[in-house]
Amino acid sequence: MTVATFNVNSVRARLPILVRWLEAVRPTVVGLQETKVEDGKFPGEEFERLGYQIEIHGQPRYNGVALLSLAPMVEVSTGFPDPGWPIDCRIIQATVEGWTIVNTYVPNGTSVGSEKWAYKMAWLEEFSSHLEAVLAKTKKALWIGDINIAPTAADVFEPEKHQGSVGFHPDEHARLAAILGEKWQDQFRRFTQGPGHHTFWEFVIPNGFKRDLGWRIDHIYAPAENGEDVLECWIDKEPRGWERPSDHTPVLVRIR
DNA sequence: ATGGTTGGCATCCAA
Repeated sequence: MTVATFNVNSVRARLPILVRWLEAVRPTVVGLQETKVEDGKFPGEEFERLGYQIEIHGQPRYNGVALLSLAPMVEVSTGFPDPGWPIDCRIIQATVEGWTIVNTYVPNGTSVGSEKWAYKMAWLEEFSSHLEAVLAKTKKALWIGDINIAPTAADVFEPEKHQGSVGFHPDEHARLAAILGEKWQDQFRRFTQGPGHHTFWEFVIPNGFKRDLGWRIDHIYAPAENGEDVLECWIDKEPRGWERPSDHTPVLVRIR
């Protein structure tokens, strides 16, 4: 089966692109981020018409995640197990054909040292325990989503310029490394090396996509000891070039 | 040094 992650930057604004892309690619499971819509207004029928079941976790205006699946989803849950956490909508997970898929929209962080930056750091620490608990239950797991961190200099344009800025900061790298340890592998980097493989191009940079001034911040991770089950991982740049695109483009894996 | 764009929704905030 194929599993995809796609930050759509509003599921309603992206419907034409999403429908076109789903019809063309037909991934078994898709994790969406930044749906930007409360559950009552989620355009579920559009996906059900294409044969997808939906699980949604949304709020007005900001954040919001969802899972679309051609196969039944079981053990669906949202958020952190700790109810003390703020309930902004950033995590949804489900098990499909034996694979537990954790779909996240990691906080952006806004600016280094800000309140939102502190939230990103705390969120990553909390997520670390969460993902550890997932792995304790099953090795057939994927962590997918908008991670909002470029792991290495090869994952951002002009890395010298971005050193220490949001998305490419040592504190983010330390927390990501703590989550991954030796246990989780960045699937894209198992197959493809070098710079210039981006998943996100800011709208604010004139012709940023054409000039390929982007970041690789959307990732798919799998347990190292299950690495051989992931047969392929690639970035689909096509929808980023279509009319009225998201600022992100999908990443996919084919798994055994 | 700064600005540039997009989306939701309210006339600004977040990215």
